[in-house]
Amino acid sequence: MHDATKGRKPASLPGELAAIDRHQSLGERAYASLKDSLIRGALRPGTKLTMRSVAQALHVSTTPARDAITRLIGEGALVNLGPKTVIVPQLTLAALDEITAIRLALEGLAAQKAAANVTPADIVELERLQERINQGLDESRYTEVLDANKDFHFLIYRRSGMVRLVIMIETLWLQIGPSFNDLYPEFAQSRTGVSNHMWALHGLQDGDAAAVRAAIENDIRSGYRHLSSLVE
Amino acid sequence: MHDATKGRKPASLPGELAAIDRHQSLGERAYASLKDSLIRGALRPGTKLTMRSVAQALHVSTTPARDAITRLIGEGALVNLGPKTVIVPQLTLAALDEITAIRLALEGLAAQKAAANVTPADIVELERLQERINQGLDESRYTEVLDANKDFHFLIYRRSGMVRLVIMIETLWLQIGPSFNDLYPEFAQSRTGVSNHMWALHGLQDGDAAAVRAAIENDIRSGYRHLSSLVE
DNA sequence: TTTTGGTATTTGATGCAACAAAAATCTTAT
DNA sequence: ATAAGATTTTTGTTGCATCAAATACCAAAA
Repeated sequence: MHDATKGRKPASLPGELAAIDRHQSLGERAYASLKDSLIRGALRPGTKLTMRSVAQALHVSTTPARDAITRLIGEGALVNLGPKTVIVPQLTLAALDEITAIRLALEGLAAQKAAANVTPADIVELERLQERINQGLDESRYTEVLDANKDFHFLIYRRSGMVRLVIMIETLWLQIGPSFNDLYPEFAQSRTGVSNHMWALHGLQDGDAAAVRAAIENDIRSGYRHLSSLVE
Repeated sequence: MHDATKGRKPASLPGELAAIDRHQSLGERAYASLKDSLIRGALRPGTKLTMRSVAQALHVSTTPARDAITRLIGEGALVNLGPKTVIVPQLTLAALDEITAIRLALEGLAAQKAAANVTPADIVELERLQERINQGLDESRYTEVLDANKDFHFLIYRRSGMVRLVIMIETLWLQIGPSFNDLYPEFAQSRTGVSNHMWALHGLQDGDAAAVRAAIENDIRSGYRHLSSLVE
């Protein structure tokens, strides 16, 4: 007859009902899918995207594909090479410089704020992620390293409690993601990232906001050095 | 907004051609129009937007209207109250806190970077804008004040030379814009903003990056105090 | 009056077709 | 060969119809 989960909520209810999973439109799913591919580096710089090809790849019509592409262009994750040509942008040194400066400001802020909110459970999870990174490094499984590294950073950032901030950081990663792939192999050798992560971890445990911020900033600068040598 | 060169360039050309005005799709124009209304405070918090109503108001079909609304939701300038209800969001204190923290980081960075790039012509333009602000304050023309204030800030930010940074700052202003309208009258009385602007101007003239940053940060904090008392 | 339940209307999502414009391809002249 | 021109193909844009779902409305009951 009628479902309890639809319509406006009753006047009172003994307990809080579980939130219904958000209705996700095809456009939103297409966006999330493309975004994920981009941030993971599945789409290399220079790759050309057309609405029809994306639509076909995602088994949807052009409308949701258009939604996703338009949105990604707005975020700078895709660029118009011509009026009818969108590609995954090649990272230039100027762009990297700018993105790094913003990353230092934003991720530094997030890291700093996170220090007051991390729980022991978070620390455990971060240590687990670091372990995944170490193993991935040992076994040369760079995709795994990249994934775990991303999770490590964003777990911290999410603990800042600042939703908007995390989203903005995500758009930044979106822009360097495609070039990250070319980064590894060599980067793996020098495990500079590892010690930065350890410092961050210790700062988090001590509730030392400044230390956490410094560690993350170091990590970002370290990544910059490697990426910049790759861009020239 | 985007790059100006379109098409492939001929084999050789004596000089750089003037940029052709970029083909702007209806969707993009709808987006720009809505964005402008939002940032200017023409749309009050709580205003409900439907694709059909926006389409009708802008004399286009639902497709460009949809583009604009979807994009604005993605940027946080509009929110889904329900699955089929989008409104101009009411600014909460938590949101204001977060946005202010990010503004301090981002606008502070932009102001700081701008110090090295401003030209004497920029200074003149900034003084002219400040004059417009003062006059608007005298004559209680708050719309004028808001506009000139925005132009004052963004002229500085643009001189940071960081395109992405300016765009991100814009999305921040987009979120507080609708509530700015309610701010004035009272805010106009205490002209705290004026002295901050003067400090920024002097810092810009002296090339004192730290001073410029401090002035802008002060301005942001000052705005925060007034806005927060309004939100409760 | 306030709340509930049912009905009617409006809404966003989606696919699709037509069209003008751009990109790619092929041709020809130098 | 190379570059310019002509062609064919592909592309984004836009409007619109359809449909399930959400919202607004209204009447009846408490």
